[in-house]
Amino acid sequence: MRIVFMGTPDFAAASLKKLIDEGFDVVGVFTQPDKPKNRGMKLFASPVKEIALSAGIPVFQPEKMRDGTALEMLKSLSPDLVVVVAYGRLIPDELLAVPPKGTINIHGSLLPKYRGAAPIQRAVLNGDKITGVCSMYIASELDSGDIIYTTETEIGEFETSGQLFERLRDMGAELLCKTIRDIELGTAPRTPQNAELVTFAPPLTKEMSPIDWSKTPREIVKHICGLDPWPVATAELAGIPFRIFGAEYTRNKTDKPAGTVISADSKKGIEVACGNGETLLITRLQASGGKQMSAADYLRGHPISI
RNA sequence: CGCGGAGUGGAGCAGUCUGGCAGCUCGUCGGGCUCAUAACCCGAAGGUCGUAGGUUCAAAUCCUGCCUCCGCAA
Repeated sequence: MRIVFMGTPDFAAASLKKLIDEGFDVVGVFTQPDKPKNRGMKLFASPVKEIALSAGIPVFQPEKMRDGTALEMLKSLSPDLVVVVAYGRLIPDELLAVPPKGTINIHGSLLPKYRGAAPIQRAVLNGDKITGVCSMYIASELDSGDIIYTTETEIGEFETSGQLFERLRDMGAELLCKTIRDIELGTAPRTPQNAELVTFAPPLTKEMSPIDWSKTPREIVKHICGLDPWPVATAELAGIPFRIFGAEYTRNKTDKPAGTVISADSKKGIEVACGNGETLLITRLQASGGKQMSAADYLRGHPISI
C-alpha cells in the first residue's frame, strides 16, 4: 500500500520514523518549508524532513496548499492512503479526495475533547487525570472526522506538557501503525464524534504566562506544568521576575495576601502564599540571564530576606 | 553579521566599571557538641577565573579573536 506522509514537528517525525522502521511503503513526505529559527535566524529543516531525507524518501514542501501545485504533487505519487500528523496546515478537500483508502490523522487528545492546536497542553492545564491519542479519518472541518482507534493514558500530578508530549508522541506512532494495518485489512472501525461533547484547545500564548496566585496550589501547579516547555509560567517573587519550572505542595497555612513570599530557605525553596490561605513551595526556576536551576541553588547565590 | 544576558574550587554567586592577597552561601571530608537534626561549633581538601593571543612591573579585572550556555524573536 502506497502511503504519503504529511507532518512537520518532532511529534510527527516519531510517527514517520516508526512507519519506516515497520516497513510501511512511504512513497513521499510533505512538510512545511524550511524556516529561519533560533539564534542567528538560520534556516532549519523540519524534524520530519530530516527523517525523510535520511531514509531517502522524496520530500515535498509546497508553499501553498490551494494553488494546485500541492494537488499535482500528491497525484503524481498516486497514494493509496495519506497520513497526516501535525502538519500545521489544513488539507483542502481536493487533496483529501486523492487517496482511495482515505486520509487519516493522529490527534493528541481523546476526541471530541480538545479539537485544535494545543490539546496536550490544555489537558495538563485543566488538571485532567486522563488523556490519550486517537486516530481518525480527516474531514473538512478541523479535527471533526470519524474516530478509528483511541489509546488512553493517565497524566501524572507533576507531569509537564513536554513530558506528556513525548509519551503521546510514541503512543501515537504505535496507534498509527495498528490503524494502517487494519485499514489495509478492511477491519478498521469508524465512529462519528459525539457533537455534544466537542471542546476546543486554542493555542497557548505568552500572555498566559504570569501565575495567578489567588488560585489554589493545584491550579498553579497545573499552570506551571501545562506551560512547560512553552511559553513557561512566570512570576515576580520579592520583586524579582522569574520563569517558574517546578513546585511542591505544602501543608502550611498563611494569612498573607496571595503572591507574598512567606519564606526563602536555601535548603527547600521559595514558599509563596496562594488562594484560600494555602501555600506553594517553588522548587525550580530561572532568573533572567541565567539558566534553569533549583530554587535552593538560586537562593545560595541570591539570598532573599523576608 | 537580527537583539540581549552569562561563563570564577562539586552547586549557586560576589569581585570586573576604578588592574594589586581567590571571597560569600552551600556541598564534600575530618573532629567536637547534642536524647535528637536538612541544627550548632572547630578544622581541612578542592580553582589553568571558558579558550587563544595582546597591553602592563602586575590581568578574573583593560583590548582582540574563538568556543559554550541562556532569554527574545515561533
